[in-house]
Parts: sequence; structure tokens; C-alpha cells
Amino acid sequence: MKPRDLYNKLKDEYGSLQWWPVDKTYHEENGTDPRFEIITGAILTQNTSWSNVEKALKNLKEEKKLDSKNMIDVETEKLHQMIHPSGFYKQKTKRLKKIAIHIQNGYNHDLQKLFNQPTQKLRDELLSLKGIGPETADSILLYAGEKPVFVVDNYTKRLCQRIPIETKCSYQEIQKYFEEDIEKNYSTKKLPEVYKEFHALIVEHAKNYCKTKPQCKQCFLREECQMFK
DNA sequence: GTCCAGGGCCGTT
DNA sequence: AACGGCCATGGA
Repeated sequence: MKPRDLYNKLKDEYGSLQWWPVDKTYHEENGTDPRFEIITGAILTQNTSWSNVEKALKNLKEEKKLDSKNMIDVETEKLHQMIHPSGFYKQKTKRLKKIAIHIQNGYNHDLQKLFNQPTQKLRDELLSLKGIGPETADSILLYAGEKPVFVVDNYTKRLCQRIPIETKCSYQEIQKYFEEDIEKNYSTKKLPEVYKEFHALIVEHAKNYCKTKPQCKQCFLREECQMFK
């Protein structure tokens, strides 16, 4: 199966999903940039369920620390406490502080300036920060920066192996394979929306059916999936 | 009690 | 390059 076939099938099944959840009201009321919430969420959700991330985000909002300027000043112990529910809270505290300081030093807290850079340059820059790997960087580029980048996560790798989709299983190979196939069918302007939707659909499907322990009998893709046969 | 989640780093092979 | 151990919580 080709990536575009998977995309179309998932879209027909699940319709359009609104992703990445952001509390716009909070940012309007506080004059902060909603894109920092996406950056924060991308770090907090590393190998962690979103429900746990929500608890941490809630704490950050209650203390008005969900922006790069205010996050920098939070005591390490205090930040540990606030993001505790999201797990790996010590390393994630370091990662959040690191990106916040980077946004201060390089861009004077102006995320527009950050995202105005060429995609590849920005990607390399994000990857140079310890704690930001390929998936976190690409999530930030796509969902906060509206850049045409396909995000590969464990769910994507799992689907590729099971259906299967004919590609090597390294991050780079999967990403290239998906992007080259999707690029052919959509205008450059539409690509970010397509990639956002595609990744959201993959997560939705894998959460519900293509779990670690697959629910093949209920899965609508079972007849075309090697896993079921 | 066990398993798993919208990863990434670091050390070893 | 590829793999294993580690980081940690809360819900199923």
C-alpha cells in the first residue's frame, strides 16, 4: 500500500480531526503566543500519553508560565512540580528551559522570527538542542511552524510494518517515502494541512485499533493488512 | 500487579 | 549504524 492510499482510507473512515489542541482563549487573554504551547506539548508528550501532558499544561496555565519569557524564571523545583504528571519530569524540565532560553537569546521571545527561517535551517537548529530529536523537531515545524514536514512516530512505524508499506524503517527513510508520495498529489501550499491531518489520522487509528496488541477484528483495514491475514 | 503511551540520550557492540 | 538501558507518571 502507498502512503497516499493509507491517507485516503483513513480520511474516509475518520473524517477531519482538529489537531494539535491549543487553548487559544488562554493565549488571547494573556497576550502570549499559542505556538509556545505546541512546542511545550511536543516535549512533554515524548513517550507519554496526552492525558498526562494535559495535566502538566493545566498547571503551567494556572501559574501563567506557558510562554518562553515566564518559563525561564520558574525555579527548577517548581517546574518539576508543575510538569510532574507528564513523567520524565527532570529531563523535561531541562528541555523546556533550554528551548525557552534559546527563544530568548536568539529571537528575543519572538516566535514569528524563529519560524520565519528556512525549514531546513530551523530543523537543524532545533535538533542541535539536547532533548529535541527528529519527531519533536518535526512536530514543532509542522504544527507550530506550518512547515511542510511529515512527522514520523512509533505509530507510523508500526503501521508501516504491519500493513505493510514498502519502506525501510528508519525515521529518515519513512519520512522521505511518505513525503515524496504525498507531494505528487497536492500543491505545495496544501502540504502542511495534509501532513497535519495525516499524522493525526495515524495516531487516531493506532490508538484505537493498531495498538501494541492489535484489534484486527474490529479494524476497517483488516482485509488489506498483512497483520490480519 | 502489568503494560503502555503522540521519544531521546548515552554507552556498548 | 544498531541496539539496550534509562528516564517516570497515570490510566487501562
